[in-house]
Amino acid sequence: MSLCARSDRYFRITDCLPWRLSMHAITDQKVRVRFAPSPTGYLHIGGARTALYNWLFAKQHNGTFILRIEDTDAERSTDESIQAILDGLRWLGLDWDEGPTFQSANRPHHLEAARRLLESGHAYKCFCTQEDLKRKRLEAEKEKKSYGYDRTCRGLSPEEIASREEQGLPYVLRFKVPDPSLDDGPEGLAGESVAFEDLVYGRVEKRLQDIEDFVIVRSDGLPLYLLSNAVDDMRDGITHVIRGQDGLGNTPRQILIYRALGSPLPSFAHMNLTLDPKRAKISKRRHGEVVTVDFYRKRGFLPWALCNFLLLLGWSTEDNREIVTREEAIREFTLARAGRANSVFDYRKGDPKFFTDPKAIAINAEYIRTMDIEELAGLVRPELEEAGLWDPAYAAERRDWYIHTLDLIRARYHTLKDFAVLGRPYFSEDFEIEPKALSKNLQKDTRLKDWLPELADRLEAVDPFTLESTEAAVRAFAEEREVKAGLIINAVRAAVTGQLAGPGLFEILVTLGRASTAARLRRTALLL
RNA sequence: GGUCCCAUCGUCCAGCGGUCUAGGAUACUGGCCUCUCACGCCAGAGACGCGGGUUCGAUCCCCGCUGGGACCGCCA
Repeated sequence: MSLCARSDRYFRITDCLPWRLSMHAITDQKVRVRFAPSPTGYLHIGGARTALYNWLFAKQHNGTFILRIEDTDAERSTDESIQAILDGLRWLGLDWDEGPTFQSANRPHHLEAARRLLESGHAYKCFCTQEDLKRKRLEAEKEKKSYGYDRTCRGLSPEEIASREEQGLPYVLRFKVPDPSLDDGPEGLAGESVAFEDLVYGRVEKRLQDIEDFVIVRSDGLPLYLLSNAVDDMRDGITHVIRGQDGLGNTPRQILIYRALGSPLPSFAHMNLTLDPKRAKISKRRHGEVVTVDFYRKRGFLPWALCNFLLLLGWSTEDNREIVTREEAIREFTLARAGRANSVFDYRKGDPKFFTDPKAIAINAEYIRTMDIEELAGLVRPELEEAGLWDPAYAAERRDWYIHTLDLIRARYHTLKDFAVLGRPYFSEDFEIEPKALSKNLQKDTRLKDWLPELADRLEAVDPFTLESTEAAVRAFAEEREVKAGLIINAVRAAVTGQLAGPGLFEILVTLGRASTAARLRRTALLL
């Protein structure tokens, strides 16, 4: 219990409850976690969240975060799809300490482990054909009975096995799940059930009779995931397996493997799944780009804003803050506070305003309008460059102007892309007049066609060109024409930015400067 | 069909037996601010799936039901 008395920054009380000590004193060891995606051609947000939780846990405990690519499905594993995962993680800022390692490279170890299981009597050769098994399964399904391997080959005598091997019959290796009723399980696996204490879900127990003798090596000699994954985790000295809840059902079988191999158990923590609005598992095939990390990069998300959003999909701070910095997340993250119920990724298909979960956008927008302006300046630069709006002077003599302009417009922008699209009039003379701005603010009063150039003349004479002086000039102009200042102000905004909405007009004018303001007013008047 | 997991506003979360006329965020509505739109501020609407227990008292504990999800492959 001494460990638990010590709730220092390395180990939270919740991470070292008494049962943990009875399993293995893993809290004594340095934390080692891993993210083990299979390369599917992209990193999706569910995977990113798994990576994030592992990363946070490692960082908090000063541990090691390992990246392992589970590339044993040859068809899906291409260089490109592996690269996509690395790129996604790098962009998110989830740096790994070891790897990437590849599951395929560890195949000799997987087979060695299988050999040991066979020799120690924890596994046996099964000669049943896939056709037979499939037939039996279909039959069971038809009779609405449970289907599991019927253990036909479990009782084969050494002679029978030898004879079949002589005939050259192919076989798979199956794990011999201890059968309490037969009491024929090998030593060390006794008991009616296998139970473990999940760091998120609590005690999870599964009866041995409900676990079938699962295959660990295929007939072509290739090891299967359940075995490979466990063996890799043993080799990598993984102390905490933090993965999606879809791995919860695999855990009892993997624990059986650990025990049969005489290896200490890691702690397990399963995370709730992220579902779509119809409560189905998310996948690129069904949902498209919106579930990929790359989509958010391309749409101008800040990496940490995405992480922040993902973090909250199943976890909360003690005081319920929604904006959590990277440092705070590392400090405050606890598996004990992770939610157990699945959460819904609330994106709406074809919604022009909310191209993804509104909360994700809100969080991104929050960061954009509150983050350090210098940092934002650095992030917006590539966006402007890409759009051909970047002026090298923004990094030199016009730097102050650049910063000030960003600060002026950022409050109404949601993504980095907005600076290059909605922000275009602030960085270029070449911009469109939005139809609505034209009809609502410029064409409503036909006199504006004459007034705009007159106002241009007037403003050109204003010196100095300041917030106060421009406002005085515009308001005086409106008064002389006996119209409300708002009419002129809104018309001018539409004329110089092409937009209906934007910062306070005089801020805009000063930012654009005298010459540009006058030129834009005259140019727009020609369109009326 | 079997096994396992889950269940609070539309969505994401808080709540860990009384402090709940159930709190926050987001989205929505109204107002304030105001030259517009945002921001900000204020207000409103909006949830404990159902039925049994346990208890002086249940959102919170137990059971059942219903609903949702996951797993059950010689995929990972």
